[in-house]
Amino acid sequence: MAERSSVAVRPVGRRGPRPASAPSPRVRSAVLGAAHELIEAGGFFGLTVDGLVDSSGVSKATIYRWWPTKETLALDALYTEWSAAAPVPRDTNSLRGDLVELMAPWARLVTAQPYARVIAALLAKTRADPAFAAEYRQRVIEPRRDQAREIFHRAVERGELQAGIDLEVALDLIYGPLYLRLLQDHAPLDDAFVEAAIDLALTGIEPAPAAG
Amino acid sequence: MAERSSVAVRPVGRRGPRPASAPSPRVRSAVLGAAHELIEAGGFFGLTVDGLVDSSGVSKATIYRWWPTKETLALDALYTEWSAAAPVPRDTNSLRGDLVELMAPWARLVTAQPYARVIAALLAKTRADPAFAAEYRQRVIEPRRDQAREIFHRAVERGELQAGIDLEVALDLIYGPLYLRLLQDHAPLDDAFVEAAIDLALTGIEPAPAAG
Amino acid sequence: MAERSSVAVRPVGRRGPRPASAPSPRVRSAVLGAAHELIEAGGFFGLTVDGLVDSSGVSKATIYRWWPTKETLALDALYTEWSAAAPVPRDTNSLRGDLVELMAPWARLVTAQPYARVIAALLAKTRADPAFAAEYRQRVIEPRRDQAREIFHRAVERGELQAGIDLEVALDLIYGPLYLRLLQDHAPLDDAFVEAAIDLALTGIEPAPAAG
Amino acid sequence: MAERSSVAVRPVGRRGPRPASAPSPRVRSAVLGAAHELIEAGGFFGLTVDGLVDSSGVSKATIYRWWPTKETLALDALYTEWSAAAPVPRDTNSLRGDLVELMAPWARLVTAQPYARVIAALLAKTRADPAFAAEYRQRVIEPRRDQAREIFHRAVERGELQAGIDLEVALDLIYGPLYLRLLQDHAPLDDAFVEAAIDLALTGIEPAPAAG
DNA sequence: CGGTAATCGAGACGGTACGTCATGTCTTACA
DNA sequence: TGTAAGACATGACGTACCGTCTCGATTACCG
Repeated sequence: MAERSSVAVRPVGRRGPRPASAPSPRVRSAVLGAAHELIEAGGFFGLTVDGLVDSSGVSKATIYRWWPTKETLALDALYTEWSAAAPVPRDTNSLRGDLVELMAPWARLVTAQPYARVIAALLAKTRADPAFAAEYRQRVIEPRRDQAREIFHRAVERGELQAGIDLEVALDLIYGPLYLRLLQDHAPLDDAFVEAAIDLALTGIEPAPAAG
Repeated sequence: MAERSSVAVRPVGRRGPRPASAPSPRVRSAVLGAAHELIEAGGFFGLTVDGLVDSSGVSKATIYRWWPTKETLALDALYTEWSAAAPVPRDTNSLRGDLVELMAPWARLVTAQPYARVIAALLAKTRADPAFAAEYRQRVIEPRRDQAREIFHRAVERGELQAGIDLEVALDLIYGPLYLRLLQDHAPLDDAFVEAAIDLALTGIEPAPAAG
Repeated sequence: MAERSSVAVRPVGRRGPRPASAPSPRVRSAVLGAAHELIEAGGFFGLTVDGLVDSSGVSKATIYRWWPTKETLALDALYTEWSAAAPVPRDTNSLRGDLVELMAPWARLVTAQPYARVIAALLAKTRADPAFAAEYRQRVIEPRRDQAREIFHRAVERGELQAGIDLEVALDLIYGPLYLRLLQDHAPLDDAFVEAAIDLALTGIEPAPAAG
Repeated sequence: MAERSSVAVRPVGRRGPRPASAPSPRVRSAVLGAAHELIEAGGFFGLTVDGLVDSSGVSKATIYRWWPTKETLALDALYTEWSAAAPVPRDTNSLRGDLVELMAPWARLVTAQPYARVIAALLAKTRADPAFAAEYRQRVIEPRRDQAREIFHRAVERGELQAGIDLEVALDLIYGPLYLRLLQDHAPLDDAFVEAAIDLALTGIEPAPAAG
């Protein structure tokens, strides 16, 4: 259900030819597609509204009618891309397996293309614009955290995990290291790291002595 | 030792009237001070070169002579600020204690002022400009990681930790969650969280069964 | 007929929503008017684009959209001014009369305001920029020379002048002294001089002995 | 006798090692030579003070000590160049011959190098700076007019010319056309034109009927 | 089937900041 | 004391991108 990103829907009053509260599919796909290409070509920096006008054939006024800011648009492109590319994670019947199954494909997706730049730019925008931050949380952060929450719930049900754990901290312990490498790029974000980070998060840096 | 940001120092040999390869102290402190104020007032977005010119009394040409980009300047301001404000962490004789001692003051510093915005903006710049990324790693990331590396080394020496641990992953496990909250702001980055995250990272989400 | 300075007119055909390839009349008159005032106040030196922005209310981007350089703009202002102020010279039925009728008002116009500065600056620009030189010739020099050419043609038709004369040299002999005083300012460019110069050009410094 | 261009002389007080009210010959020739080269390479526009510093080895402070503005310096270079290159005109025992002898070499000199640009720029400066205008008149215009005045005087003495002629207008009639072509460049300033213009100025466009 | 109300393309425009460039002043140290 | 080195203020330049706006065309529903 594509609606005017981050802005309330329009009254559906039954008068006039068409209610119309979404960009035409043509416009939407032209803009998002062009945005995607521009981002791939030049990172988030390569995405300019004027450039979008040229390469999408859609006019500036139309773009601004549906996407209030460039970031909202990029967010939409990012979201669309992820939805299309991310496979539904399998249930591996183990916490570790489920987490790897969730994180590894995401890491591959996100490092294969200049999405680190986009995410970094969106986070920056987030810090300067609370309204956008809310939208970002709602459309990007929370859906992703929900996926991990679901996995943890299954682990509890399975008896693999105690119920008393602080779920939010656990989520941060899983996502944190991955995002850190994505954003700081001080070391590679590859499958090996994903597994190593998950393993270490599960067992702990300083595991309790295995007995007595 | 202030030198032209991101450029090697010059030999201090007594040749020529003045060594002069650094901004005059007057300029440096005026610019960095004004930058700091502007950032406090309006976040990274509030920092504009034109604004700096007005509020620092230093001319644009001079600013650009010493700081190639706004981000380099912000980095310099950030670094200066941290150096001045961060206390030297005490040695508490325990890994957990040392980590808390290191992280909690940083978290307080970084949340007390709009540094999240600055860091987010610098990270974004980092993704678009490899030269700046290198400088950022060298001046911000590595010094901070070194502090934690030192702590882990002490823990190994103390026998608290096995030597075989993958240090880099462990560092990410500590820093990751904190940066995630700083940047995504999905939940508070307070002392309680700092301690909880460190504890969970040390013991693990799914600790090995305490016996057999 | 205002068109984008130095660029060909567009067909006036009724195609597309708006012809629009010229500054809006509002912009054009605001900019040219402000330019005129700034020049009057401070000569060509007093004309700055930033100043224009302030005093015309038109944005810099818009100014640069229509006038590629400050000189082009000044040229436009000059041309507009001349077109508005210069009376159509009367036909006095004599070569001398026609020339005086053409030159004297121009001399008055050009000395009454700081146009000497503007012309000098435009000439200087002309020497450094061939493209601008071409435009200057086409819009300023040739139209003015055409006026005198017309006068000479009439004199030939009238039988006052032999047909064999080298017209271009004659034009230079008329315009040269006036421009020289305008630019060098070594002596006044007043009506008396205009008449004296024209008279001397017509009769010659060293007239042929009046007989035998 | 090179003195601080356009600025009062310094007291000649007999104290200190050297009175010094002129640049050292080394400085003078280095600066003027470099200026000449820069002008040849890039016209007046190519002459920048910073460039001069680089290519002359003379420091900026020293340059400004002796030449208050860039134009003064260019004027000095121009003057020096002319003095060195211009031959002393021969006395041909006829007004026409003398004038051609004076003007043709000058025209050749001035068209062979980008001096038109320099002169145009200096004239422009002249219109904006009265002090410089005075210096320009004194050092460039009047010396050149004096040469022609002398020629006219000889013609009067020789009986070739009536004494009653308005000398200043006559001078403008000779110089005007040449400068016009030099500055406007609407047609070549070559030997043929020099002679044609002088001839026409002498005999007149509309000569009195040769008899009766 | 014609009117009405929407989307849409085109692109001018104001605004803000950027980064560059050149001038001319000044300070410091050397010879 | 003349000079080299060079930092610095000043101020204009020209560019880039953003987001707003107006205009006319096209389109599609609805009565």
